[in-house]
Amino acid sequence: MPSNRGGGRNATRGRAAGGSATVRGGLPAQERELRVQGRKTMQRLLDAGRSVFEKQGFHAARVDDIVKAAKTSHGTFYLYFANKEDLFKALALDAMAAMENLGTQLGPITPDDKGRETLRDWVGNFVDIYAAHASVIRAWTDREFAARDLGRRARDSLLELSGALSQRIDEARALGDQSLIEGVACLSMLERFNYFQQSHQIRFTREETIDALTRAVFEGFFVPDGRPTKRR
Amino acid sequence: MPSNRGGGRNATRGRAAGGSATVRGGLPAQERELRVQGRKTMQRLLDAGRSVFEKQGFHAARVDDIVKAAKTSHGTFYLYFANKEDLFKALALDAMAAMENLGTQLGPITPDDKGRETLRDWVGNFVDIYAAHASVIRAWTDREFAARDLGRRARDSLLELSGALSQRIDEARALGDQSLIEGVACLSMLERFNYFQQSHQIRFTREETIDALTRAVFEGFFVPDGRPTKRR
Amino acid sequence: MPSNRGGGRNATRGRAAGGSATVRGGLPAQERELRVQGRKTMQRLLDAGRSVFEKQGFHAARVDDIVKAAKTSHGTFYLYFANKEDLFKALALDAMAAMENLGTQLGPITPDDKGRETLRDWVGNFVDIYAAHASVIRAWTDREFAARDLGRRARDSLLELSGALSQRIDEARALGDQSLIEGVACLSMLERFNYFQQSHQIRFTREETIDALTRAVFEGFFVPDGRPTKRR
Amino acid sequence: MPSNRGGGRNATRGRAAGGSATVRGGLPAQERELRVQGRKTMQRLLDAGRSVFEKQGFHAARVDDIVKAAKTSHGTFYLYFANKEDLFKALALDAMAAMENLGTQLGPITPDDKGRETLRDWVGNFVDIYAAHASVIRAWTDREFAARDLGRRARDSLLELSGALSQRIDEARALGDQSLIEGVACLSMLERFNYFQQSHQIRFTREETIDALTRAVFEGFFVPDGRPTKRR
DNA sequence: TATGAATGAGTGTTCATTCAT
DNA sequence: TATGAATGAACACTCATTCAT
Repeated sequence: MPSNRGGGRNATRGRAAGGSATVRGGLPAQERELRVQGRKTMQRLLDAGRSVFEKQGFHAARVDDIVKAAKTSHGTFYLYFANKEDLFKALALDAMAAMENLGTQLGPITPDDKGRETLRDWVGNFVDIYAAHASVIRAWTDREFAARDLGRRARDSLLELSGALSQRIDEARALGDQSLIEGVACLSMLERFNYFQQSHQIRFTREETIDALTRAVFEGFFVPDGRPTKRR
Repeated sequence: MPSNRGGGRNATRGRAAGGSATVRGGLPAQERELRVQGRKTMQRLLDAGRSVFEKQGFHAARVDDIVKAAKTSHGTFYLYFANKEDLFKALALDAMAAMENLGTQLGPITPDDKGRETLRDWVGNFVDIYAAHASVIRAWTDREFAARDLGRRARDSLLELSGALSQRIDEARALGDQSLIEGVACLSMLERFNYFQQSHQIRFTREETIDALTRAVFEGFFVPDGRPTKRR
Repeated sequence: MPSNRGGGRNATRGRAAGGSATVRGGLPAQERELRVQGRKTMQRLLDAGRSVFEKQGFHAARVDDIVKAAKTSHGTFYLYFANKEDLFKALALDAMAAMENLGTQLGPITPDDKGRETLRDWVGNFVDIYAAHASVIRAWTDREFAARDLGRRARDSLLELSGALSQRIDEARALGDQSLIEGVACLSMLERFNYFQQSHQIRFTREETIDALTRAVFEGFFVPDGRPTKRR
Repeated sequence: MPSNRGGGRNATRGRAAGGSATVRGGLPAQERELRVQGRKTMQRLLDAGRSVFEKQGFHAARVDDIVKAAKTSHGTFYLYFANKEDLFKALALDAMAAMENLGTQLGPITPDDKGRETLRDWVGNFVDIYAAHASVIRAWTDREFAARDLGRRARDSLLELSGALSQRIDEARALGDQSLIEGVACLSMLERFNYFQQSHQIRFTREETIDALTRAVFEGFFVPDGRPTKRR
């Protein structure tokens, strides 16, 4: 029923399409062509969810907390989402889409200053995207989700991103299959560094972060071993 | 692997003493100078805990599961540990000690084949230690623990390890303060790569893993920019 | 089948007026002299209710289900009925009226073939009426309703019907007071057999049903003990 | 694991054997070889359940009510039963067993005084059994249960009983297939009459009830049409 | 007259922890 | 030292009913 009108909240629509099985008829706002007010409320809930998950993590987050943050009622929550995980999933799908998108944005990285610049810009994007979706990304690799469908999708998103890195690494250093593992290593560094940063276990500025990560990625993965970086 | 010798056990005792555990008299076996049988039971519980946390994560792990795995009873559990977190902490402190120990084991990494070999051995150690304590390490950076005492200690452990890396990086490339951020980046890669591996989101052999990580760490952090690795 | 003409509708009005419904002004369409459209909507709701109660029973029936079946909205429902029970009651009163009516239709049953024919026709009516109101009749003897006003009325309806039977039984066999209990026994058989049939726990044809019930009622209640049925 | 030691609560053991799937490990007291105390508590809960279901019906019965009646706690309830339905099922299986047993107890009913006596005794049993399990029997034909496994089993129990009646009816009157429908009609009368009695919609003494039912069943189903009962 | 949105009291269930033996 | 039993606070979720347009 929900027509696919352009733009807007892809994630949620996706979720709705996937159909989070609700036991009894009353599908929770699966794009029941919400009116203005409904859309506002849903957005409030999504925002509240993001912020509460951010502060407390998925487990510790109480539906009650989210509802209070969104200044709405318990009942309303379930009017828009099947359950806590459903809301999380909506946020997660957004994050995944962003992550996968990041993969397509990565152009070729040549082992020269130009490549370094290209990489730098991309790392900057990564940092920003990570910051925007931190709460969700932090949770989605959790043991908890591993088994579920969502966990699998999250893993796929990450692998897609690491695949993009692998390809560029292969272009730069012609490693063949080995580029796969390097792509994962590279992504690991990016992911966890940002995680530490976002969870305030370390505190560096955005610039410092981008500088350091760009350098480590560039020298560690895109410069052929034992050969100096070409300088134009 | 590391048996819960003095140190580990002490940790529990320490916390319990300082903590909120002793509310109602029956202090949970805080070094009541356990006899042979008692020691056996405790070990069974620790092993069971490790395996259950491994499989289900801290949250999803039920005391009931642990108790069943240890073939003992609920009551007995609380004879040895103040609560679920207390058992986790016992395991965590073991892991932290191992991590910190890893830091002291890291010798100077020269930007030549010898340094590469030294690093390779150390990375191998890291991989093994991580595998041995995977269940615990995976959990301890969780949002959940961040606030608590345990989380702070975990962070300190990690920072200590990254500090060791920073120092060696500084020795190799004389960066001053900047080596700090590089140490974190380096540790990030190591930690998360092993996490992905342990959580079976990726599957590479031990050798592949060590090769790839050694290379990335060596080229990315210990070889001065734009200069070739010295070959003896 | 019986359309909700005056009588039925009145019932709702009566209860609402006397009841607790009118708390906040917007009296649920209590004979606001419905216009054509309003009457249509109400009928749709009644039909939907019948069908949903039929399929799910009173308890399991959700207002939401009824509203969807009637292709209208929650708000509209409460424009016409004070609450779920109110709609049920409207249907129930119809059913009761039909039941009571059935009582008046029962003529004298002589212990001969003519009586048997008379009885047969009446049993046929009973079967049809029961089928028409099955959903409601099935629910109204429920524990749930016993206490409430509605339950008492339902009981009265049944007793009235069993009273009619008793009277005819007394005429046929001159039992005095004892005919009372026989009337109840007779009604019990009729009611429950039809219940089993309607709930698809047994499946006999209409003819089989009527034959069997007629025979059992006739021989069991209208033929004097130990004497053969008179044949004309 | 639970050995089948003799006697005792068959129903519950049966239920345990069937295994009411509990989501997470801790099977609710599925015959975990309960100790004396445990058995007492379980019995208290069963008794409480019976009485609460009796008073309020399955739906309206709150776990809280049961727990209070059993003078125990919420948590304890779930130590012994997976959920409300599980407790109900335990009671229901008891009732079904009793019902089916009743079927086997029905001897041949000859159309003479001896047969009448035999029948009378059996009807007395029926009345007593019904009284003992009234709360459960009343609920189990509900729409609610129809779909579920329990409902099917209940229907089977009833059909088995009606089958026993059919057989005896066939012996007495040689009807062939038609005896099937008569068995159902006969059971219908017995069931519903007792229901009305137990739900206090009618109030006759045990003797009156047995007399009336015996007579109606005997004359209605066991005496050949149009022929006088043989008198010894 | 109609409707989508909002509400929140009420209920079943889980599970860490404590108790009695 | 060990254990089965008991506890109850905490939480997710439902659904009849009311509100604002």
